[in-house]
Amino acid sequence: MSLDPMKRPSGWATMSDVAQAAGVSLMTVSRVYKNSSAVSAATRERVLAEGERLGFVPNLLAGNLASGRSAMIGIVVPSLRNSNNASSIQGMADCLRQSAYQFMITNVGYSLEEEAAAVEAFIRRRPDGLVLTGTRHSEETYGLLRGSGLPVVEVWETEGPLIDMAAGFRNHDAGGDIARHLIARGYDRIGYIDYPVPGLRRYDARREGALAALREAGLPADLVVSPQHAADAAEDSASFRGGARGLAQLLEKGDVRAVLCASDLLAIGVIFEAQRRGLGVPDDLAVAGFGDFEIAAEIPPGLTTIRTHGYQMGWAAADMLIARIEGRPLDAPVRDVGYSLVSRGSA
Amino acid sequence: MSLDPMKRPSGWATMSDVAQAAGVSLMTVSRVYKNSSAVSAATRERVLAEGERLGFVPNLLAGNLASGRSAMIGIVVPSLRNSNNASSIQGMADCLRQSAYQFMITNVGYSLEEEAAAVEAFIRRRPDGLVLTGTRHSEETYGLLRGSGLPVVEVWETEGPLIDMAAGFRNHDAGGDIARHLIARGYDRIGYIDYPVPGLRRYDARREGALAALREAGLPADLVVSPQHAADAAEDSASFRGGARGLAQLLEKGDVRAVLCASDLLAIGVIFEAQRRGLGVPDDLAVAGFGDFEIAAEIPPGLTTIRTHGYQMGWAAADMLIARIEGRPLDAPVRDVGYSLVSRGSA
DNA sequence: AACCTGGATGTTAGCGGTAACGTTAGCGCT
DNA sequence: AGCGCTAACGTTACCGCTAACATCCAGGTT
Repeated sequence: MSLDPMKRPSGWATMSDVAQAAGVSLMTVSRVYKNSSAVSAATRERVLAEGERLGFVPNLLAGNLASGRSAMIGIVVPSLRNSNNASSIQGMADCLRQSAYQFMITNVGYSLEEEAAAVEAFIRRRPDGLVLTGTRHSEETYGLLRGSGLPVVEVWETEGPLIDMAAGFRNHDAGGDIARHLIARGYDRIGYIDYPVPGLRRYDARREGALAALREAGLPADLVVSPQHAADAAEDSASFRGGARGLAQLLEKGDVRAVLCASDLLAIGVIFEAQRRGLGVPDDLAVAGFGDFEIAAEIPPGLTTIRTHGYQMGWAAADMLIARIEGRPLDAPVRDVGYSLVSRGSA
Repeated sequence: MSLDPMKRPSGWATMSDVAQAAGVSLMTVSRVYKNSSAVSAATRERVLAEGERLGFVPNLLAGNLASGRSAMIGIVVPSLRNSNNASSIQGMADCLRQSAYQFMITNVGYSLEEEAAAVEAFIRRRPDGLVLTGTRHSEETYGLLRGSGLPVVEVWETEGPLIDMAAGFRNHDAGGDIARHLIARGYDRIGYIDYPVPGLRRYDARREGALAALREAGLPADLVVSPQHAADAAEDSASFRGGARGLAQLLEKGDVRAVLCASDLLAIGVIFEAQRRGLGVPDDLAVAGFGDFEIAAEIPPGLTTIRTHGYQMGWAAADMLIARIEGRPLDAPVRDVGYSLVSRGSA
């Protein structure tokens, strides 16, 4: 055994070094750093002191390899730019930190192929669990997850077949509620500006919920636009600019007195475009969003919207994941964190 | 050697399993999955086929332990909610992906203690490099980094003593430029709404640059407020609401014709508050921001601001880190990605 | 005195890969 | 034929840690 830590390939002090310096066995050092209780206070002190002196930092790669647990989870999100899921990531981060887990995060746009690649890349590092966004995945992803047997939580949707667990809310109901809110206020010609990325269940559900409510009230349900623009990445259309374009498209389609948007960003864009066109909100045009981003409360006259509980959702997702990892029983594999309608000046 | 993969503790097929199935040695399988060239095409095919059949996914924990390299880097950011550094994260992510690196990310608020804890947590996983935000760190952090000998890039600031490398821009110059822009437009009583988190070099530099320009022009440089609010987390004050509060404070301080803000979020908040107070922008009040977030271009009448090149900065940071990790020579340890003044309707 | 107990510590055998070096066979060259 | 050379593969010795089991010893029981 090499006695000189400087001669080690890694350059790091190892548990052996600490053990030797403290005059105890390797295993005792391991116990100290794992906070295992079966070490006397005196020994623990001595080991920690020597560890500190040698600048010892435990190597989790080795520990994980030996123990088969990594205390790490992987998170797959569409985008890191989106402040929408930033809250949910924050919720996960806070919950995970509390339980001494770390996480890796990868953004995959809205591509199922990239998602599959990300999942495989994660699995190579043998995480203890995974969080995926949405409930639509490629066959390859399903195969990898099946093969891994890893705990998985899907977030933001509870619609669709689930892999394992999910945290989210009923997008269909939320879409219906916000539509009924406008209907109750007496608006009749109500348009809908959709999220410009096709095939996402949560946005489909929002739209269908809203349109169903319109139909039920005997109102036209065909004033729907999706402000996609060839020049932009799909994601860039899900934004202020997209909302502005959406309003323009809607006004071309015919007379519109109110606009429902699949996202607050779109709704804010609509308000800006209305300002530019000299339309008063809500007098000439009522606007409602989805998400209750910070700006919704701040922009005059206040944006009526659906508040999603992203932070709580993230926390719930992490909590379920940890419970499953640590073998604790789960009350239910799906956690509905709900939503709430926030009525402000815009509608 | 256990021949039954199902009996393995991990449940995963290993290289040995693949080697046995393909009738080659362990080392050949390793070479195939590392894309090492010294394997014949026929053998490679056979190994990959067997690997696929067995659902083999290489265990990087083991590989990293043996090789001493992890192909992973750690990123420390103040907040994940801030879309400001979301761009820079995206830049890093894209650059890292290209070079087959993964990253872990941790948010630490503006606490130097949490930062130190995050750095240690990263080091336990033996990353190949680290990215830190800002150039102010605790002694503990410095000690850990010195001991690790890891490549480190600091981002968003180039002011202050550097650990190793940095990517950012001259905040002092940018602050001066935006102030001079307002001065050139004839505004005299110019207020400054600061970032409500004390002790961050980049915001100090922005403010000092701006105030220096005001003094140089013989204008009052004491109309400075920091919209901190006891009820909020510091971070929550760095936002629309903070901007609204800042304008209120500024107007109490005296007559103000123009407002410089340390962040676009604050500036947008100022515009909203001006709207609520019936003040026209820019006729009654000119406003300038910092960051050029998407909303700056969309909000009427357009926000004059400093565009920071977050994405390029993130890319540059990752690029430098990888160069250092892979032993390629670096042209310079500090990369200045610059900034640009964007003049719109608000000032 | 012999026995049991249980907390504190040590020993052994891996976890699943990779680096470094060793071996083999086929080929061209003198 | 004998030699060296190289591509293609195999062997061995770890990387730094933990699970599982073994050991030791003080103190209480019977």
